Amino acid sequence: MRGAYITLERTLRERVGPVEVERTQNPKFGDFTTNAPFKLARERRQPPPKIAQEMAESVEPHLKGRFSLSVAGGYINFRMEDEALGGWTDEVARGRWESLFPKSGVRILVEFISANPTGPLNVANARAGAVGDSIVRILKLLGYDAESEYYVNDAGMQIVNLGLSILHFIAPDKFPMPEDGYRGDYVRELAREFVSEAAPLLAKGPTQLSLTEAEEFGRKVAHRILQLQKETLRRYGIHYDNFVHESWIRKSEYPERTYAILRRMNLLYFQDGHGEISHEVPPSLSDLYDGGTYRYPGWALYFKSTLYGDDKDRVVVRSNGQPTYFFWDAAYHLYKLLRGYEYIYDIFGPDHHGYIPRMKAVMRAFMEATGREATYDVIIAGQVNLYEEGRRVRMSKRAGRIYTLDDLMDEVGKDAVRFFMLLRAPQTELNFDLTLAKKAVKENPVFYTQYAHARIRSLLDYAEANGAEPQPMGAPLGEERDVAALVQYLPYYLIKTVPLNLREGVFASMGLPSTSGTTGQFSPNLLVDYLIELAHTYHRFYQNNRIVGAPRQGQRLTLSEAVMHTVKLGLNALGVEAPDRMD
RNA sequence: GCGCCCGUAGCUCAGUAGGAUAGAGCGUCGGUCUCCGGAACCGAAGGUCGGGGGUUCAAGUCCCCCCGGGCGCGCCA
Repeated sequence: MRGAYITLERTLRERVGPVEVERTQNPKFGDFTTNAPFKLARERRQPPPKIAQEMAESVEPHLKGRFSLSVAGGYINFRMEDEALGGWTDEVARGRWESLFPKSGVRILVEFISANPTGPLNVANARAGAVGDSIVRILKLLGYDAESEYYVNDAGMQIVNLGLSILHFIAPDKFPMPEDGYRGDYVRELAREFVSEAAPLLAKGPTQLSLTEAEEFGRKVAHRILQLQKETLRRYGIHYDNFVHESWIRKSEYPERTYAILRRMNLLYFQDGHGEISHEVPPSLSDLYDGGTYRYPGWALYFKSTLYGDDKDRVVVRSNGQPTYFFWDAAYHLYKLLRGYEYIYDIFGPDHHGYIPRMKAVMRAFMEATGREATYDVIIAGQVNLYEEGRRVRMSKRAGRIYTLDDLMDEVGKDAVRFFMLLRAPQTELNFDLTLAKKAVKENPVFYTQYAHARIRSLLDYAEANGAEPQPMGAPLGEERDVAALVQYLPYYLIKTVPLNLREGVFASMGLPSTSGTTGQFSPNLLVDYLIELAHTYHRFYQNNRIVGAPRQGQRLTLSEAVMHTVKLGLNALGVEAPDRMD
């Protein structure tokens, strides 16, 4: 059972080709509409009304009994026939949204949050997490084989610093706090857990301690912090398919392969502090070193990312021989590419958009070199501002006032956090009203939407206790039609949530022609808006119409059930629960 | 200075390959309960879509310039 929208899309694509169908803005134009005749007018050298007329005639016989058509200027408007609408509603009421879209087998990887394992997850991570996880959930509903991934930066100087910070708190006199140390309360608390493990290092003292030893110790601490982060993630309702550790990437074959690819494509060169350039780059990464020492001190190794659209070339190995974060990240992305995904998405925080061009550059280089094609794109999760009692909650790391994701969930609950984080388009700035999120009133859209579900659950119990049973819908009457029609928009909004190329993929997986759209953004906020509207329409219907005891009680129970399933499916796609009661 | 995001009702925001009279929620004002959850519902007022040019049969949407706000511009991660 695929519902009205899919039926319509499918028929139009089969009969007249790939045209775009939209929900009408005004109900007087029917339920769905297309402006395809306008778009074809130039190419066909015919007036839009004429094209509309022809299209309508060719498609009408195939929609008989399900949609009535009307041509208005260059538009074709479609109205769901009431009997068909009733039939679709019956299906939904039986929970038949399950098989919405066929499995396409197309593999998609979405990486998100990937917070440094040096502290608790924060509010920005909460946004990226809500966006990333709901995108994965929605892609799965659309039939894609989507995976979520978390990259753990458990290597490098920050991990050394983490280890040294812990040592400092255990033995403040012996170990000074490093320059870029971690001072939060959580570090102080963690230090207590590591007292015995730190003993051998403490005995050595700061001067005898090697960088490697400090990093190894820091990694143990990082993995402990990761455990705590995973705890938070579970509470937040996010399940990851994969965790990939930077420490593993560093030891893997991918750094050498990255180097080899970039070198083979002539994308590497040395530059010293005076701007001298040398293109004599040794054949392998390990050739840069002799034992443990760098053979080109004073010379940094650059990647010609400008050849792929970046605004400057990027250092991959510093003049002291240390590869940069970017280099390891490139190696990690090579690993992603070689795993064979057709779409690879990264979700970055708002402070990382300057990083996008170089990632896209290196990915393009990889694709050229390996012949593997994938769509790589970055989604920015915008900044979050917290407000309480109308005032901005200032977060300052220095003052120790960091608002963690756990704090947020303690404050307003997991469902409210997730819902509010998805209220706006991913890349935009978001104002999070803590006071509102806590309220159990209609002004709070989470409660409002969940309440629709709980209200129906309660109604169905009442109906059962009073011997009222659902009946086939038939043709919906009066306000019933508004509700039934809105239920049918679910697939439309699910598809609207993903970029155009992925929408096309959904149609392609149904064997339908593609328009090869390539632009567009992920917009789970559209699904959020839809659910609020559906809840609103149902609340109105419920308010104005008696259900149990009314002449059409059986039909109205069916309609209510259909709404219940739809709200639940939608909320779950956002990672939000659909509770049976609101107490 | 350069780059990215943003500017739409008093507030927070939709408007996604340009398309029908620019929508919603909150707030404000005024209403609704003999009844299944009032944690709800209905109605009204409220707009030069930051400003100016341009492209188009058609611009909130595309292009150029300007104004305002946020973020980013390391051999940090």
